[in-house]
Amino acid sequence: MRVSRYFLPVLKETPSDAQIVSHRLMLRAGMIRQAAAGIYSWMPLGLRVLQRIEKIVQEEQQRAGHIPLLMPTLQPAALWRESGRYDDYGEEMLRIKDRHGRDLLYGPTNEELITDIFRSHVRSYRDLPLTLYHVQWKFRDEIRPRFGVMRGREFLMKDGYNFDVDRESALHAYNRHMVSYLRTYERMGLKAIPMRADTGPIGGTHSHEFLVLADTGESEVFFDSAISELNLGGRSVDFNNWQECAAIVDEWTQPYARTEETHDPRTFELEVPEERRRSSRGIEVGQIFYFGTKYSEPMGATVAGTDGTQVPVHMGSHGIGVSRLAGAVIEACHDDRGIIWPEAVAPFPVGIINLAPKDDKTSDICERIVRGLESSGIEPLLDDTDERAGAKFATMDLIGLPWRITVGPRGIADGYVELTRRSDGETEKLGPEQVVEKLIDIFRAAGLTN
RNA sequence: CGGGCCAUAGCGCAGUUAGGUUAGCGCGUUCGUCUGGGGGGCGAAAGGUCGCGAGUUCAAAUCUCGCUGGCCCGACCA
Repeated sequence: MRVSRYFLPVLKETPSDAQIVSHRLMLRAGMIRQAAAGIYSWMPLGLRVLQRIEKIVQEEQQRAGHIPLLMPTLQPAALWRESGRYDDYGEEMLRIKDRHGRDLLYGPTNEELITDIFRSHVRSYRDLPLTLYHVQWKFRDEIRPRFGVMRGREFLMKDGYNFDVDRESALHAYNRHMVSYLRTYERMGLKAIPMRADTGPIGGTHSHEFLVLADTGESEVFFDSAISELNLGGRSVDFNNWQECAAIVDEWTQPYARTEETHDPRTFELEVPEERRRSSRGIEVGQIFYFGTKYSEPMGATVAGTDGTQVPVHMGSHGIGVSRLAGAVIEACHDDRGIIWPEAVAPFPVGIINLAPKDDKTSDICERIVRGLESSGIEPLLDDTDERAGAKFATMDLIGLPWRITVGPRGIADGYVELTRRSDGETEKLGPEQVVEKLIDIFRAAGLTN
């Protein structure tokens, strides 16, 4: 993509409405534009990030054996009356009437719809286990939306629902989700810690929230520093293996890690040596629940068990805040010049700065680099505009692409271009062919190209 | 939902306390020119129903009332 033909409305000054760093940077980098309080348009650069995050979420869900579908944003009130939540949910639910006066609502979540789908099509324990999920826009009419996409009213969320024949298999589904969530966040370049959490209005007996540590997080969290050392690395996981999933869950839930709602200072001091006790702010980027038969019983979601009698299914639900993650990544990865995207979610993997677009030789080298990268499936963003060099550098730093290639007459005269890593500014001089080869190697090693 | 505050050019702001000719400034935009490796210099230009509606007044961006939208703190929340 060429900057001259792209739509990248960056701002030099910080809009006064934005308070936290991710909101400021998303506005300045031209990723989002507010349409109303807590409601945003996703501009081209922001959409690319959102889509890359969603793609990782989708791939990891499917790797764990979960089945995608797509439920609507508008839902009939009747189903919510059936579960009793139409009245319970309160003002946060956006209620709408259609032209016939029928009550609709803009879905804040989908337990009722999914349970309705399940009960009308699944009859036997033989159809289980089943986990259905979708990635869909939700609306919660927050009293006070803030922090940009981190706490918007409209937000994109992956929500999934597991149906199992009994408690044990539903708990395996719980474990399976925890492992797949750990993989999901790790692939995005994030450290997200599962913390024992309150089950809140969704109810149930088990729940963990996943928190990304960041100063601007909305919750206070307490944890054993040992948990931040853990990572899955490239470990391959058999998601059908109950013991294997349970072992990983044990590993990650043994160290103390709780949000303020469930935090118990005495246990904390008893279990965790003083030098490993940590407290921090955290951004919640996902939550998993096991709630048994809470919805299946009142809504009649039953299957025929092995002995032929009808039993209510055991369920759980699981969510990942896809749009919120775009903000959370920035909170975790930025400096005073702008965003520093992890390679896995960057809107473009590489930015190329042409310092002399009017110089044929320089432009020619840029074109060759672009073609070289594109032939390996790497799409760079080429700044071919007539801006000042300083402005181009500043914009490139702001939008935070992981790698920058600087092409100018000065270097070309000596046969090199410069490759700079955004995260630490490390720069090396390479020939135009070498820079392409080197990047291809890097992205291949990271599994981001073929 | 309690408390506080804001709305003037695309963005950031001044002007409102004490009403008074043609509403300014910086950045951005357009044109010209010099420049050309970290948001450059010079010169010119375009761009405003001062959020909307009533009212007070000889006169309203400025005072009063109502409305709409937005922000911050708290409670709440993926």
